[in-house]
Amino acid sequence: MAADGVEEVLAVLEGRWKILILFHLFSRSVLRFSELEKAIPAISQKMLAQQLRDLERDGIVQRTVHPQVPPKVEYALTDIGQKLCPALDALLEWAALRKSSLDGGR
Amino acid sequence: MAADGVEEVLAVLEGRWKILILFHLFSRSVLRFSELEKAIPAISQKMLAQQLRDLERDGIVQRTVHPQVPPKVEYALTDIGQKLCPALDALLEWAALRKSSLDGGR
DNA sequence: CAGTATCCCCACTGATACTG
DNA sequence: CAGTATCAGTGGGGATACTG
Repeated sequence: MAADGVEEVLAVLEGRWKILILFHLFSRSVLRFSELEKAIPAISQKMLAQQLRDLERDGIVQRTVHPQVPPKVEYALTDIGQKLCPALDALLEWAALRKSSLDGGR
Repeated sequence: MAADGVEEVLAVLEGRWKILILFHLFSRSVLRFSELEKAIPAISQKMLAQQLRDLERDGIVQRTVHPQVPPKVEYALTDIGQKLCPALDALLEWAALRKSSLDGGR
């Protein structure tokens, strides 16, 4: 059954911030740690670092360290990460659909 | 920004079991409470009931009580719930893609 | 059959402080 | 700048028992 696939996706995308992080990487393509912090004000450094590590471990984001002082680290989607975009888009489309049906229905 | 949409989706689909439940309703169309229990052995009654209430409250699943003894309650996707299917499919496709790229890559 | 009601735990998350 | 270390709290979720 395809339920295995569901579990896979769930395991990889679970976590309060991952989809939000992916969304920002999706629309801006390359972001530094501090830029992600600014983009998602509610997230703590610890959580940002942790979720980025998870996403990196799962092969969804690419972490690039530029050997400089001060340090510069950039995050971008990997190839397979890019391919998540259509699915995230479908989710957003559905959200829009739902919102309009909610408004139209009253 | 479309980030609002992300938050919406997150709020509605959050919870360890919702997407799994939706997947089963998606493939079987109508299921009784006990059928969902069998389909998702790892879920507890409490969680199943709770997540179904959430999904019902958010207008994604339709709960139908048949006045009988013993009780019979059926769950199905609403109209807007049905429209989530393409997005879930995209997620599953991505999972398959990812799995094959993982296998092929070694 | 289809749920509630209770109790309880620990994993996720946050806040703060520190560092290469 | 880009993290790690440490401590502490909360509530999401599990186990069990009970009910219309």
